Amino acid sequence: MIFKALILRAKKYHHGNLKEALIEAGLEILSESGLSDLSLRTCAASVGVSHTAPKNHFGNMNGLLTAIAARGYEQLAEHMRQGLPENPTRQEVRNAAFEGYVEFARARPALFELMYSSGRTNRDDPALKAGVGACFEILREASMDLDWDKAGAPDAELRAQIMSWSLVHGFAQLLLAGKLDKDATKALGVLDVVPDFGFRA
Amino acid sequence: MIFKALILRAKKYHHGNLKEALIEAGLEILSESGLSDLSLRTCAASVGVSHTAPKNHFGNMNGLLTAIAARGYEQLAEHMRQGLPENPTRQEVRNAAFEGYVEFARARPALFELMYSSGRTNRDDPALKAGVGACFEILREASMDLDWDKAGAPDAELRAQIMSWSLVHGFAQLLLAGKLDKDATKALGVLDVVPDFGFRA
DNA sequence: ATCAAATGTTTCCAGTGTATATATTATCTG
DNA sequence: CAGATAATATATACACTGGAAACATTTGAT
Repeated sequence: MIFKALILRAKKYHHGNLKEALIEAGLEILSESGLSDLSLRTCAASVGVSHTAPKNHFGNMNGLLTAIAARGYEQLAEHMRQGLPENPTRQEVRNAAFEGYVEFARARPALFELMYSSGRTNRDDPALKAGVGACFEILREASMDLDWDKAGAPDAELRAQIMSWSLVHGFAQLLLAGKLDKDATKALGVLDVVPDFGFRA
Repeated sequence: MIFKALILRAKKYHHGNLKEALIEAGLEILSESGLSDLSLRTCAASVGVSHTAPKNHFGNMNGLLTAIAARGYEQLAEHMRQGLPENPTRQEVRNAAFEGYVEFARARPALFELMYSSGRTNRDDPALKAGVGACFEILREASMDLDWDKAGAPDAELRAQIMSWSLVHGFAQLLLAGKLDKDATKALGVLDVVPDFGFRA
């Protein structure tokens, strides 16, 4: 059946850009539907390819999810830097990072959940680690001059950084999980809950 | 075949305590294996019942997972109050709550992940809400005299409470997700990252 | 005693990820 | 250019999953 493809549809046997197409299909499924609707088969089908084709590029489902999550971290990093002026002050960097973080979680909850789920992705993947590193670096800058009541301690900077990430991430996830009463928190903006206390610059 | 059961095993047709048994089986599977090994069928099999039996008690998978998560919140609340002296000071309450929270997450990561996952459980379930409420109440007590740099503001107490939960929860989840470098954080205990700054009692 | 409700089983179905064998195309080597 | 080889995609089969439907057994109320 050499001419089958030509006769029926002129569809190429090789996609040409399948790896990238699958990642984008996955991101779209996460945006349009949800994490439970993201499968090898739905991804493959939405690209028009058999459900075993992804194996060549990602090995298995874990590999595909890891690649999608890695892309998610890149987008999160962009989001945390969005709308910054030319030469931003440290506080502007911080506010943009915190607001962007929570905004991203609200705008793309399924992707956010995938990014921080434990078993679904391979935490040792280089691309994933690079994406996480980019976000962590932004938070490092953002919290560099935070003090958090233990000034001068040897680990003060690392401590402020971990606290920043913990605080903003915990807030985002409690929001997504519906643990925060809407009425009780609607009066509090992100920057009310993730404030600049201890700021000493 | 009326006597089939009697002849073969004397196994009763009705379990007698299936609902509770399924929840405990689920908790054990989460402890021994992981979230991906928890299914209707594995739960049912480990209790010695057909895989459609749970439907009578929980409706569907979502219902079973919700019941398991609710039990998880009860256990978390217990854990946060563990080892408290007779008349604990507020700071003792706070330290126990924070340490217990992170300790629980490390000891039972799969259950913790289920409890805070978005789509797997029914967040409107009364039992689940009761469990969440118990934990929230402990955190409320624990953070009552925290100030967090906005003393006197109308929402100061609620704010401190949400910050406490966000901070300790974010820290726990970043730990579980492997986002915190072990070498960098091993010097920092939980109470170094979730400290008592702003304490004014 | 009888009848209805509660509780379990059996069977079937659509959907999932993955392993294996095979088909097609691209690329490298002579 | 020719032919081998690697890369890429398909087809098929399998063991799982949750759920629907029909049926069996037991309990409990009247």
